[in-house]
Amino acid sequence: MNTTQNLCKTLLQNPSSVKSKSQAKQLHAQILRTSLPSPSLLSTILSIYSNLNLLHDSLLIFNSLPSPPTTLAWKSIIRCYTSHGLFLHSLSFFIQMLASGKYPDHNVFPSVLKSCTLMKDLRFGESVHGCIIRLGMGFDLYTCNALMNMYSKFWSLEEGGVQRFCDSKMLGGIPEPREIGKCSNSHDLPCELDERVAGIDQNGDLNQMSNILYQVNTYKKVFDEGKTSDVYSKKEKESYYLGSLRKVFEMMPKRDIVSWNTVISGNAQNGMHEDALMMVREMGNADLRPDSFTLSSVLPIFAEYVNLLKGKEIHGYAIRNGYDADVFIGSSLIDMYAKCTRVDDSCRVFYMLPQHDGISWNSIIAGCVQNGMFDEGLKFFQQMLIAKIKPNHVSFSSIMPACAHLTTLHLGKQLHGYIIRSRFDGNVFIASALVDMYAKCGNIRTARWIFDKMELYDMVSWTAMIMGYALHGHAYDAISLFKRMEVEGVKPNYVAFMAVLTACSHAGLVDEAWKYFNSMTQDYRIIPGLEHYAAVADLLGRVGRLEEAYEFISDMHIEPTGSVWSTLLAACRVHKNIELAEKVSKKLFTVDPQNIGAYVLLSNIYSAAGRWKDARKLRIAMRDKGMKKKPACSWIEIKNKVHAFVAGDKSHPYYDRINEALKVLLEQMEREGYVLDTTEVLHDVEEEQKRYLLCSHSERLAITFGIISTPAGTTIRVTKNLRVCVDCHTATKFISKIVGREIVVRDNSRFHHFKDGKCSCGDFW
DNA sequence: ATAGGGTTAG
Repeated sequence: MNTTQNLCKTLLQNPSSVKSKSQAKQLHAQILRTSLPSPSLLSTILSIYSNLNLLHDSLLIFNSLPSPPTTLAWKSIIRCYTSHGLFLHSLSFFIQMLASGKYPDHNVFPSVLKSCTLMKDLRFGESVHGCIIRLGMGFDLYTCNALMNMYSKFWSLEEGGVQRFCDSKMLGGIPEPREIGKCSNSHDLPCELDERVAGIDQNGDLNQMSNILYQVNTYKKVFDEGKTSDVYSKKEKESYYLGSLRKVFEMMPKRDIVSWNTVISGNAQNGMHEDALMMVREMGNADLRPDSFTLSSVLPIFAEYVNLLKGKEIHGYAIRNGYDADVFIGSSLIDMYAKCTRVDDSCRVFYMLPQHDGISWNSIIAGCVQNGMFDEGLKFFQQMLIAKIKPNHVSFSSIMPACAHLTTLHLGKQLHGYIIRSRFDGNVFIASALVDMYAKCGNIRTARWIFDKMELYDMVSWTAMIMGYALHGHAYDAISLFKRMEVEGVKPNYVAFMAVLTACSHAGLVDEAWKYFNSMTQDYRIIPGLEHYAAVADLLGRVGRLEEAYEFISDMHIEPTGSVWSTLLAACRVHKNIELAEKVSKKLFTVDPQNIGAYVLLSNIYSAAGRWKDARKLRIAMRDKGMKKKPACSWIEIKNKVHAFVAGDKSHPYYDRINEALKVLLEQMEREGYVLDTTEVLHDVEEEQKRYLLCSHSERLAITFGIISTPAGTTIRVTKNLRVCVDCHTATKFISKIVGREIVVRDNSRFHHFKDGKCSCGDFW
């Protein structure tokens, strides 16, 4: 007897005191040296390896054990598989353990239930629950906590989807529904199980095993009469899972903080916010104080309700209890402040955190982007890469809208490359964001190409594509996609109707627009919002039904904003209706007296009609109010460089060449039949001067620059910041015909495709 | 055994 042996003995009596891999190896070696270890001694070593999460070492021992393995050996290997994410193996070993005649005890169920939960295998999980009840483990604290976790996760699963792992490509094939209750009253495991399981390969079809276990453990009859869970409605599912969760919770003889946190987070994540908050209070009555887990379950509720006051209260509580350095709490706080539009506070919380993980980076990036701070979002994304945190699918879907809004196609393409290399291109969120980005950057064909390659569509991906077509004036493509979406059983929402109505308005489809507007309110019971009204009003204005548009806006059930009246005012300009324009402006100035655009528009309308006095009066009024119009500007991106032009701009280094080319172009255009429409010129000047003003429009400068600096045949993409200008529109059609190229002009988020002398919008701007 | 982040918006 020496000290080493004594040490070994103490360690073996208290296996959890072995804290490192090297210590465990030493102990193992020592035992092998002194004697031929017994199976139980080896099992103890195995449990030590398994506690340290050493799967490989655990398996080496397990495979060397004489058969049958001990309960401890089974338990250890099952736990180790689960914590390595090898759920199929874990469950397979659990079945084999039952088959070998060993009874599972209370500390094997948490691992098994975790595997069922993460594999989303509802049926297996419920069978295990049956097994637990039968073995009298229904009162074990840890087991019950794991059960509640399982039900809360199943409850959160997407609608239409109690998704079984065997539905996935991994195993293929959906099992036939089996009969329930073959060996109902037996308290013994049926002996034929042994033989049946023996034939199953370890890596094999758990589906088959699942069915065996399912038939064996039928104490808990879940759903009635062979109806599988997949056909249950959301409501039924909710009441069922909530019921199971609460039943387990209520039956527990003793509840700890984990039990409370599990039931609180389950309710919180499934929209039962009031219940969740009530339970936090109840928890206090049970003498348990909310911990960091409780807080990060509750914070998202206040983020969703945009309740800054309550959110701050929680922040205070977190600081007082020393939880403010916790990354979980930090991410929730960043998100909460961002949802309350307090991005500055989000940043403060972010910088206060001692370290950042992927999720806290994602939270701050999403916080910036969702609040329109795109450059800041991109900056954080860059810093994340510098910090060597690998962006995941959430990072990409958060950052992509920044590229879409900034129309930085080159950045979007770079990210797309990164996405493909990281194998995230199959993700619905990312694919939808990509569709949107390409559409907003003017590449509608690439957007469609990505859309067609998607394997699965949700409402957002349909909407992104429909909106893309709407913005590009491809109304019939938009409408046919909308119909396809409805046929495929996807229910359009508020945004989807915005998209289809925008498409109608862009192409002047009045009847279709009414059809969808009525379908929205009547079939889908969606209350029309400002955007829907704006789209319809805009449409009526575009096609010249101005009075009707005026009535429509006046009859809205919500107060029309300045922007709704503005669209009508713009239409009044196009259709040259001065009386109505004055009436509309009056309304506009009352709701939005600071609207510079309204003054400019009305003044332009007066100018176009030759009422220079009225126009001047308005300009003077603007000047007196200190309002200054920003000069309209157009820009074109060539070789990743942005070239901007304002009307009459001579500062571009190639100005002379541009001017030269423009002159030649104009001559050709006039030979083709183009006539300058000088009535649209807004200044009281000579005809020749008008001509000059029109031809030096920023848009024409930008297009001409595109023609001289890109190879023949390339599409020219220009972004302009002008209000609708009839002459520009006509001119661009001529230019497209002469140079034989497609010209894409983006104006106020709307794209016009000019080709062969025609425009995609059919002149319903 | 329990917790945090994501796509569409004239």
